[in-house]
Amino acid sequence: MIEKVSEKKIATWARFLRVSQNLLDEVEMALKSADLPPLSWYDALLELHLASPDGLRPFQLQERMLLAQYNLSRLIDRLAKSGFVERLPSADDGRGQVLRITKSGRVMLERMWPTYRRAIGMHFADKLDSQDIRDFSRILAKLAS
Amino acid sequence: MIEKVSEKKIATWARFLRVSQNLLDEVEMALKSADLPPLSWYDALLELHLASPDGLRPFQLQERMLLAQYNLSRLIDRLAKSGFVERLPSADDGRGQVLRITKSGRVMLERMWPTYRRAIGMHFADKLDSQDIRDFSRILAKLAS
DNA sequence: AATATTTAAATGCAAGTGCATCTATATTGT
DNA sequence: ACAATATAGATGCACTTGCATTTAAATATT
Repeated sequence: MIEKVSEKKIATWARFLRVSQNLLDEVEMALKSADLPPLSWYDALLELHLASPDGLRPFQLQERMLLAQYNLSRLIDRLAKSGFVERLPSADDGRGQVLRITKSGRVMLERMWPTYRRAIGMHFADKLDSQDIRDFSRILAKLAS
Repeated sequence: MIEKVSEKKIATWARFLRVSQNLLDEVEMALKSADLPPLSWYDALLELHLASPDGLRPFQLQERMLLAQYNLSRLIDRLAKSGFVERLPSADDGRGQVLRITKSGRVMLERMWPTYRRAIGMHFADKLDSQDIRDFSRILAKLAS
């Protein structure tokens, strides 16, 4: 019996791996098909939007995004080069900077959202009823703790 | 009301993204800490093990792994270079090959499993009871369809 | 105050991924 | 049988990611 439960859990894990990879791929493909930047750009811009008008230090953004330090550093490079983010020297820490989303960053955020939202709907939201969402939410909370 | 449900779904989606990325990171880190190859190697070797003794064509492995063709091609390169997989010419298709796990591939599979299993347990299985697993399984099935 | 340690962020280099294309064989249509 | 098309797999090039290290400023230690 113990064996059996364990096997069921492992099968669920395997299914989870496949489904989550597939969902991610679908979303990235949807963005790419619409000539939009990848999901990580959306995530970063959204966090910076939510942190307006103060902005965020890179290390704060890093925590929120679960990204390695060097990966964030380069993501910021690209966002800044595209003009979606501005880097200001930090007033209270000479090592650091403060990141702020720009006007055109906001425009991109809004431009990405309809495509992103449609992908979430098609591949996720529309497939689940509200009971599923309640259950899923509970499960994710357990997994996050 | 409709608005509210939608927001709930989007919040659940966001949580799902974070949790799944985090789980993946934890598993990869566990493997790396034990000086073991990445999860994709395990997945490929497991599929080839399950397909023993006949082996698999690369395109079949590709379907099972949801991997881009060129990525699989290079993954096979690495696995072959490490001696975990052998490439045999395909009898019935001159373009193709047949992949088979080697003895040392099986050894690696078994060497990876305890670490992988422990990570699954710690970050996934041990956090969910059997009702959770039933619910999760149902939800994943819906998402996969 | 001077020195050692820690933290924020960037970067050189190696490895992995995405994209487009290429080669070779197989299949289809005529 | 022959030409056109499709499929299996590899590969050159650009871009991204991982790892280790570096630079500079902040904090802790004595």
